[in-house]
Amino acid sequence: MFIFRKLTVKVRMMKLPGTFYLSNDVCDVARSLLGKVLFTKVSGLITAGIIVETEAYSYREKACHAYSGRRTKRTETLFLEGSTAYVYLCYGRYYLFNVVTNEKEIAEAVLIRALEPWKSIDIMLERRKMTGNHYSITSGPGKLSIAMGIDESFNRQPLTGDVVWIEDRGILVPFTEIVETTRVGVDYAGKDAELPWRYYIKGNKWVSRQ
DNA sequence: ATGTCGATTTGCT
DNA sequence: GCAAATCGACATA
Repeated sequence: MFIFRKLTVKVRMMKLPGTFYLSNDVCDVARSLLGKVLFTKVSGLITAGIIVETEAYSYREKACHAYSGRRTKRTETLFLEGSTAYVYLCYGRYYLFNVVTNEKEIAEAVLIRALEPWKSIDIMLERRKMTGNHYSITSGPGKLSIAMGIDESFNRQPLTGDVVWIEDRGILVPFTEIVETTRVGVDYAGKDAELPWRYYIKGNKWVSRQ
């Protein structure tokens, strides 16, 4: 009887609470998100993927859009409270999905770079205009946004809502299975490009590049 | 397998 | 004008 109650409570607590994202250690959040499951609900269709690759960004380093507190129409989202989605247009072509972390006014975020498809893979394939099942379906930040139906309307969405959220489904990623390396495409950041703030699950087939 | 290139909006000089 | 938290098409080997 008591055991059943506990299980029921656990099942209902799968969605990560807003407090998860309030951490003042963006790299810790980036590592913790590996193995968690990202969900979106678009036109009533729910798709989900296991997060297998992330990158951390902070106002304290040059690769971040909000470096040294720079505020523009685009970066304003980064100054919102942790647990907010930050989606921006990259190269005028792809939407990149991030989760804002830390408290309000402290601009930090985790870029979700790759997913392992987990639910409604058929819908993801359709959105990607792919026929056969293939590892490239969500193996990159631009690709996963297309597969998950993420566009500019996701910017500023609360991760505690029912449009986009992240759940803990009990998938454990031991830290010995986490690879820490440099971030992709941030050469413009000079010395900060060398920070080992990219994290991915060792050997996972959906990682954007090994 | 590896390299080059273009698409297309935002932001900085 | 130019570079950018990217991707896929196409070329060459």
